[in-house]
Amino acid sequence: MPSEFRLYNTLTRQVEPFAPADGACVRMYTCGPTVYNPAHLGNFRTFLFEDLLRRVLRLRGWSVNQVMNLTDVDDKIIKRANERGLTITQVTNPVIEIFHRDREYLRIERAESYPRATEFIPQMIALVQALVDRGVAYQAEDGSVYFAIDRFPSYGKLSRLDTREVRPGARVSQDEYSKENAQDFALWKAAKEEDERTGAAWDSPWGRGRPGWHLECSAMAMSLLGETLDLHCGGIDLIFPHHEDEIAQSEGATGKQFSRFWCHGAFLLTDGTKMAKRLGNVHTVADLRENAVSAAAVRHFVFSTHYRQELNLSADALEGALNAVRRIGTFARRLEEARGGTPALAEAARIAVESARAALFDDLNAPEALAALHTFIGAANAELDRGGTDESAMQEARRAFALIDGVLDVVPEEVSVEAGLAERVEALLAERKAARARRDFAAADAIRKSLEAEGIAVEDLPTGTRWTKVR
RNA sequence: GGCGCCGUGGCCAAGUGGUAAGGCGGCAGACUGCAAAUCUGCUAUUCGUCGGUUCGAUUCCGACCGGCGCCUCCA
Repeated sequence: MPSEFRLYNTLTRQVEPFAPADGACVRMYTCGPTVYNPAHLGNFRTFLFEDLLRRVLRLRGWSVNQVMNLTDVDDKIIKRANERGLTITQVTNPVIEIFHRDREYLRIERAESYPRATEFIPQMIALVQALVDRGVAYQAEDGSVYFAIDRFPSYGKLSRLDTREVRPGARVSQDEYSKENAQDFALWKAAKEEDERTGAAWDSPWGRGRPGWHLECSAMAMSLLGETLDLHCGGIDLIFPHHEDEIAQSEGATGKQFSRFWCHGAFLLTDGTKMAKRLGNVHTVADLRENAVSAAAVRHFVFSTHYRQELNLSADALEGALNAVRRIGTFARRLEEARGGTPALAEAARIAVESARAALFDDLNAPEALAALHTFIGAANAELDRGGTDESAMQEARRAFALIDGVLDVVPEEVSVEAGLAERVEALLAERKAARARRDFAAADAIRKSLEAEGIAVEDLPTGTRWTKVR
C-alpha cells in the first residue's frame, strides 16, 4: 500500500511529507517528564500523542527508535531534596516508578530508551566544551557557562519570536546568574551549597556544577540517536525556550541540522485553562483510576481531538468516551465470537482500513480514524445481525479491527473477577433461569436487579444468558 | 505590547471553494416476558458577528466580539 505519510513540522509551520532519513528507522526524541512529582494528565496527553505517532510510523512500515528522557536533576528536584534532607536520586526514583506505572496504565508503549540526565554528565560536559571551543559559549563571573545567542545567527528560527525585546505583560526573568546578554541561557550551572548537599554537583573543566535543562536533551539525543534526528517532539510550551535552545546548542556544536522535524502537541485544559502544577488544577492518572476511568476511555477521549488542537478535560467528555468505548468493547467480543460474515462485512472492513490509514497518515488525524472505526462497527454490527457464513469475510473484519485498534488501542479491559464470584453468580442465574421457566418474571427480575446493583450485567441472548462484571 | 491558536447541533468533535464525518446524549420503531446488547429512522437549511472576493464561502480576505496559549518554571 503506497500512501504518503504527512506530518506538521513546527520548523516550517506546514504539513509536509515525512520519511526517516535512512528510509527504515525513525529516530525520534521525545521530551519526557521532570521527575519531582507524578506527571499530570496534561503531560500524558503529550505522551499519548507520541504513542500514537510511534504506532502510526510503524503502521506505515518503519521501525522506530524512540528516546524519552527523564530529567532527574533540576531546580525543583533539588529544592525538594533539600527540604526533605534527601539526595536527588532519592526524590526521583520513586517518581520514575510512578511514571512507568501510569504510562502502562494508559497503554503507552515503552520507548526504546529512557535515559536519565544524571547518567549522561560526561556527554554533557563534552558538548559544553565543544561550544566553548567554537566560541559560542563562555564562562561568566559566577562560574556558570552560558550560550551566547548573538553568536548563533539563526537563533529563533523555531519559535519565530523576536527575542530582542521583552514587552510589558511578559513574565520577566529574575535570573540570579550573571550573563552577557539577558537571553543567553545556562549550559552549565555553577554548584551551590544545596546542589552539593543533594548530590546534584559534578566536576567539570569549569568547576563543580550541574547541567542546564536544555543541555540534557541535546546531549542525550545526540548520544543515543546521532547528530541529526528525524523527529523531535514535545508539548507546545517547549517550543520556546527549550527547543529553541536545544537547536542552538546542538547545531552550534555540530554545524549540522539537529532535527529534521519538530512536532508539538497542544495543551490539555481544565475548566478552560491550561493544566499546570503552578495553577493547582492538575489531574493525574491516579484520579482517573479512582473514578474508574479506563485507559481505553482516556485514549478515546484524547484521540477524539486532533493533537494540535486544545482539548478540554470535562466530566461530560470523559463520560461520553466511556460510553463510546463500551460499544467498541462489545463489538470486539462479538467479533471474537462470531462464526461467519457476509461479503458486505468484508467490504466494510476494507473501507475502514483504507479510511483509517488515510486519516492517520494525514498528520495523525486520529478523530477521523476513530470515525472510520465507529462507522465500521455500525456496518459490521448490522451485517452480523444478518448472520452469514463467510469465514474469510469474518477474518477480514477481525484483521481490520485489529489493525485499527492496534494504533488507537481503545478496547476497554475486562474487569477482573474475584475468586468465588463466578460460582455465586452462576448459582443465582440458575435460580433465575428456573424462575423464568415457570414465568415468575418478578423473581427473575429481582435476581437480575440485585446482580446489577453489584456491577454484574445480565443479558439474555438467543443462545442463553450471559453475565459480565462491568465494574 | 509582540507572536500564535480557537469559536461547527444539547455535549465532544472532523472537514471542505460547490452545498455539513463520527461519537455521546435524546426521541420513535424493530428484537425481548421485561431489560441489556444490536439494528432502523429522526435529532445543524447551518458552521461567533458584520462586511468583502467569488457563479458559489462554514471553508479565502478584512473588521469586530468571545475564549485560550507563548514571550526564558512549563507536556
